[in-house]
Amino acid sequence: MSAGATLAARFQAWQGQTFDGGQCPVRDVLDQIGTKWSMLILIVLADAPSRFSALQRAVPDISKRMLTQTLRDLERNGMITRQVFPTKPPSVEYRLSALGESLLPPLQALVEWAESRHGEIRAARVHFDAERPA
Amino acid sequence: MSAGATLAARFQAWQGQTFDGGQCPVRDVLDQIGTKWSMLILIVLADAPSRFSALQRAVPDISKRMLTQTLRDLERNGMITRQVFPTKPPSVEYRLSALGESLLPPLQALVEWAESRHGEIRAARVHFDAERPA
DNA sequence: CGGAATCCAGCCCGATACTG
DNA sequence: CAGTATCGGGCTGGATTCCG
Repeated sequence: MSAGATLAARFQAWQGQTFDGGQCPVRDVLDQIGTKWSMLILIVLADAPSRFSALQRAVPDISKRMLTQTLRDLERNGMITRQVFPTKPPSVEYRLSALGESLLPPLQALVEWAESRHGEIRAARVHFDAERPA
Repeated sequence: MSAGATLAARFQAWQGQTFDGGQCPVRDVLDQIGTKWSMLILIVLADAPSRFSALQRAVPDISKRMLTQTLRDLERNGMITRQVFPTKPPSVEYRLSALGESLLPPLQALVEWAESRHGEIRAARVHFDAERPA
């Protein structure tokens, strides 16, 4: 209950300052987390620094286009670093920054919640859909 | 380091079972969290059960359409409950379910991370954009 | 008051092809 | 190997209108 009040208070404090979503940390970070691939890439990089092609293999159903775009975005937000090795052919290694690593504990808490509650969520969906014919 | 390995292992375990994103808890929950308004609504409801119009006031820049849709989705996933009072005119109250409340601690961890690191993220963006002219 | 229905613009993102 | 460029479909989500 007090945790809830704290959450709402923090959110509304930022609302009072501005309605611009870009200025509210909660919205800003949630938007980042919400993109289809960013947290998955982060999870893979949490295991080990990886090259572009290794990331493609770790997340098989991502296109090259989206992998590039997601990596650029994570780099722009300071979550990962990009190092180019001028070999032939060139290789590029991505790794978590200190900022990126600092996100891991809260992210892991979320992953654990997702795993432990996923069954309940799926059951709730079946129940809901059963009540509503169309 | 071990936390990272755990994350990747969990993600990849689900990948081994199926590439269908709908079956992977991490993707499933992340998709839900990623929607534009769902976590904001949850945060407001964490403060107190609220009626439809109260939620509109709490999140000023949400359209009625998206508020309805987001509430339905949260209800379908078992995160909130919906109670209709047959007054005139009708009133409807939304409140967190036990499942919804169980998400608050991990969510709050994320909110705290967002607030404490938001300055760094914004600084990283400015730096990145400065290096890349167009 | 609390929606449902419709219309439609914009973007997300996948597929494909090309490059240093 | 590690991208970039371009095209296009589909879904997201805002605006508007109508309803019990």
